[in-house]
Amino acid sequence: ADAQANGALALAKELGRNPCDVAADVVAASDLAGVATLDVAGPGFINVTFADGFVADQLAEVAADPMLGVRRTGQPETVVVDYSHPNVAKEMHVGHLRTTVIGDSIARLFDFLGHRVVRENHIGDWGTPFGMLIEHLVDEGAGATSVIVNDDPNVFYQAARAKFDADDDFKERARHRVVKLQSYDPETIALWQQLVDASIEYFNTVYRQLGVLLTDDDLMGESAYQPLMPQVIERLDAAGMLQQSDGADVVFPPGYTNRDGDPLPLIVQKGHGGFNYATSDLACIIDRVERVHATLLLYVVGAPQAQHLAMVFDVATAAGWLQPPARAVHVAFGNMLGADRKMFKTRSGESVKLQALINEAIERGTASVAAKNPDLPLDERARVGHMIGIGAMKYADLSTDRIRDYVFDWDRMLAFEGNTAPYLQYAHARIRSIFRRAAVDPASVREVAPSLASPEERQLALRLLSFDGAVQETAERFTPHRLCTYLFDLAQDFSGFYEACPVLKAETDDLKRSRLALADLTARVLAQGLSLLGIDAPEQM
RNA sequence: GCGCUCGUAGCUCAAUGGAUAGAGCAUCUGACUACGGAUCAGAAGGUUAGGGGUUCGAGUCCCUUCGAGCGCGCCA
Repeated sequence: ADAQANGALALAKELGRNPCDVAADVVAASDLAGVATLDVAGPGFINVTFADGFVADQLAEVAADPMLGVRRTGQPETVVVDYSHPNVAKEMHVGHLRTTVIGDSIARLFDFLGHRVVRENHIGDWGTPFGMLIEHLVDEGAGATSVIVNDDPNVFYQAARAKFDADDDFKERARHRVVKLQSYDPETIALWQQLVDASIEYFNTVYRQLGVLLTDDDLMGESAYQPLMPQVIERLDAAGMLQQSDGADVVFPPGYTNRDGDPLPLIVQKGHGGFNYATSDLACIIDRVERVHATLLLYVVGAPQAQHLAMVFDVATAAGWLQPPARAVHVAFGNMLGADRKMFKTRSGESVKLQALINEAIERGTASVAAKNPDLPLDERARVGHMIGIGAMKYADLSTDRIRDYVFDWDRMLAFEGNTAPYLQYAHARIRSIFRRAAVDPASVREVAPSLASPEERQLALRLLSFDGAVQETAERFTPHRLCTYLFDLAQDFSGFYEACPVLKAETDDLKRSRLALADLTARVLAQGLSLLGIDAPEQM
């Protein structure tokens, strides 16, 4: 009906007729006759009221569908989702939270929609800092990597940095070490591997606690693209795009200027011959298009990198590496802010460690469960507390338009009122509780065609039917907050239904089974929706 | 200086160019000794930062002013 209304609008413009009249004509010719009544409420706007029987039939179809009504439209694509990208021998901080959480949700969503999803964790495992890191490891001995895994990776990094800055002899060793690394000297590579392995172990503990999908199979660090780097330069040169500027090899994509209004270059080979992140980003595109055969390249990277990525995409397009149907999208996001609306920092002004944030989320989630449901066994309390704390933190990140900065506030995200994960989780747990209490197997009511006599039942039913729309919209624009808004609306509609329509005390057995069916479908949509966000839905809490 | 993003109710946020700009929190008023009250119903709260333009129609698109944040040659 929406499409018809829009079509009528376009048609009206073309014909130079009143959109309202054209819309009325289109409605008259509509194939919805019999299942819906339509009335034209104004230019481009049509009210659609579906017959109850039609809604109930649709609902029964959705209930029987493993996809819960979500359509897999269009050709399946290969989608690369580039997210998380922490650095070796450095801690993960709040800056890594958003890319990890948003990227993971988008990966889950595209997988659900039937696409081939290739997660890529582009870790920072190469470059000049590794000279000093490796020399520091040589000085400290092999056991030194344990600090990276168990304690604070930055301690290691900062110690290396301090020596590098203070000790010229060390600095010289570090420089030599970089050269050895770049020539793949076996002893140096072995040392480098120790650092990488320790860091990966550390990343994995974080990922496990956060409940994200990333595994070792998804690692595609900068080191992996080194062999491709010379090829990037050669191919740019062959395409006649390469220029010299201040001793560096650069490309000037049109439309970018620097401070002085001069053309802004993308530097692909530094004056001293080394490659930089632009080179590696270009190598990534080549690899993803030509080896992985991806058609959609998603970069879940902070908004400040917009210009850099735009330049990289432009150059890759001009070089012919990024051609339709393949395209790259910068899935940009804003900053996390503290309660003072300034950048989220510790009191002393340092960036907050992601591990500290995770610990606090779990603590607060567990405390919350303990307060609300003291009868829950201790191990269950810990399990559910984890789901609630981490879920709350992830949901807070996902539930606002990602491009905007958002205010990080523990009390608000853990509140059981409002647009929060606990509110959604509660709605789910409450439904499961009904079935436990009634000792009814949810599967036994999935064939029931629900009655929609009351406005609350009807409203809930219509909301359940629009799950597909919410999911499609979320995927089209890479905006998880759309799905969050939908789930919140659904939970609210359920609460209204639950208040007005007794389930277990329904007047007749048929009505009871009908309402159980509605409740069960609601729970499944909630759980599925939360799962697409990477959030668990506990059975009780 | 140039460029990008953002500015919506007291607060936190929604809203394909479409109806009277919607929720939640906080505030106020009610309901049911509760199928889990972690509830529901209602009230109040708006010149969508200001101004101009395009359009049948603008929070949304264009121009401009103001405010906030970020980026702008060899870090990633």
